[in-house]
Order: sequence, then structure tokens, then C-alpha cells
Amino acid sequence: MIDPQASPPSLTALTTYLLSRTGKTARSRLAARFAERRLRLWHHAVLAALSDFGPHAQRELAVRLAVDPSDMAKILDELAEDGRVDRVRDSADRRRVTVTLTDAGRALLAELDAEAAAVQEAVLEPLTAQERAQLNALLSKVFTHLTGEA
Amino acid sequence: MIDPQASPPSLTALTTYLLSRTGKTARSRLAARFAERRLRLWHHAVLAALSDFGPHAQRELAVRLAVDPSDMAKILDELAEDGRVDRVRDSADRRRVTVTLTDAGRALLAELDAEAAAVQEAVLEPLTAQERAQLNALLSKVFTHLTGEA
DNA sequence: CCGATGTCAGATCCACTGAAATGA
DNA sequence: CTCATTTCAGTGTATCTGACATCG
Repeated sequence: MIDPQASPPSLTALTTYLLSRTGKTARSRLAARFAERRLRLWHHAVLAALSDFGPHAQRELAVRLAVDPSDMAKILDELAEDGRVDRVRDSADRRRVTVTLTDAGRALLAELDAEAAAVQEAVLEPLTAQERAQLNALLSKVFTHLTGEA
Repeated sequence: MIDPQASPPSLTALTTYLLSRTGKTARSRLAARFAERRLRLWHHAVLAALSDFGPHAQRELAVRLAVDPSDMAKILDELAEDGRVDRVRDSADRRRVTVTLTDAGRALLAELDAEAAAVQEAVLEPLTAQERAQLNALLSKVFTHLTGEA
């Protein structure tokens, strides 16, 4: 019986193929966990951005995360509904809305970070600590290259 | 002026986040090239599997590539329409269809392989040959782990 | 059982509205 | 001061894809 899982060698020889496949698996595993909370990966990204960089105008958030502004509005709707973020109309420029992380948002972020760490642990399980550090360094180089050139 | 591209550090510290992002970029770049030929990534995967392993029953192809059998039918429709594969009814078991790569299919595969190599070169550009080998080895470990456990 | 067709949900993208600021 | 233009948040929609389900 042939192993039905065996991928074509000419594809697995491609580093970008491995990158796509493993990345997709990691992504979908985390998405499945978030879905149990009725959340998506963007919710995590938004909370992380607010935590790392402080309050944002809504549009800045969209630009920073490379999300369509219209989609950002929906994401923030959902977060605001559960009290994870505050949306405050700017008094100087009344078109703008400043988005702030609430305590409940910080609490949620901590939980989502833990989920992400758990998924990462499962995905990188066969690697030693040193190998994980290597992998992270290599991917960082590639990531910086890709985001910087655009 | 704040760099609008800067991703949240708490996300870029996650190896799985880097995996997802770089994998998605690589995937979508290649998909964009294929789209100019009115092809998708699955077409490449199917041709590669046929080239690596020889003729398949349609269902084996679907299992091997982890594609839903109903979706495999559509992919093969499109490849057969352009004469890239032959679908032959098995004379012994007339329910089964054996899929074979044609010469035109082999020619297309060579072109798609070249496209994939070009995208990979662009993505991995900042890495030395040694680093690329390291990255491939690490990802192979992770990939084998992920596909083997499921 | 196998292949084919159809349906559904999710994500991305794009066009548009209304309010508010800006500048000629 | 007025009018055209631009920017912003928010709504709605078109499209594409992948997963699923039903039919022959």
C-alpha cells in the first residue's frame, strides 16, 4: 500500500512549497481554535497592534495591518460589541475615530497569545530549541525582505 | 512618520506567524503568475504528481494531494480540455478512470516548474545557499511531522 | 463506490454614502 | 464665503475560493 499522504517529491523539494503548506496548516489550526470563540485571526492581529503600538486612528490600523478599511470597520464592530476595544470620535477632527484597547481586550489578547503559543508548540514540536531559533532567524530575514521591498 | 508597514512585534516574534505570512506571499505570487495562464496552483500539483508517480486513478490523485474528489474532477476537466492529461476508462473496472500525463502536459509542467523556481529565487533572495539548505531542512522536518501525524 | 454537479460559507475586494475637513 | 475636492468611517455587494452534499 502506497502511503496516500506522500506528496510529489518535485514539490516538496521546493522550499516555497513547504513554506506554503506548513504556513497554511499553522494558520488553519489557529483559526479553528479562534473560531470556537467566534473570533478570526484578524481579531488577534488588531488586539496585538493596539497593545504594541497604543491607540490608533482606525485608518492607521487598517494601513498597518494591510486590511481593507471596510473590513477593519467590521472587525472593530465585533470587538467593540464585546467591549474589547473603545471607539472614540476625535474632537479635533470629527471624521476620525480613535481605537483603544480596554482591560477586557487585554485579557482576551493574553488568552489568544496563549492559544497561538500552543499551536506553535505543536507545529514546531520536532525541532530542538536551537533549531527553532535558527528557523525564526531565517524566516525573519525572508519576511523583512518581502515586506520591505513592496 | 511611522512606517505604515511595521507589523506588531508581538506577532512577528511568533515563528508560526512568519510561516503564515511568508508562505502566503509565496503562494499568492505564484498564483498570480499561473493566473495569467488561466491556471491555479492545483493544476501544477496534479501535473507534478502524475510526473513523479505515473498514471493514477482519479481518486488516488485526490487522496494523495488531499483535495476533495469533487474538486479534483473540475481540475482534471480543465487540464483535459487543453490536452494536458488523458482520462481513460479502465477496461477491467469500468468505474475507474486512469489519468495520464500527455506530452503537452509534460511541456506545461516544465514551464510551471520554471515559474515556481523564479518565485522561489525572489522570495529567498536574502539567504545564502547554505541558509537556504538549512531552511529547507528545517521546514522538511516540520512538514513531515505535520503530514505524518494527521 | 466513483465521478460529476450543485450549494454554502468565508475571505477579499470594490463601489458607494454621508459627514467632516481643506483649500482655491 | 462658497464651492469643489479630499479624507474618513461605515454599508453593501460582487467575486472567488475551498469545503461539503447530493445526484447519476
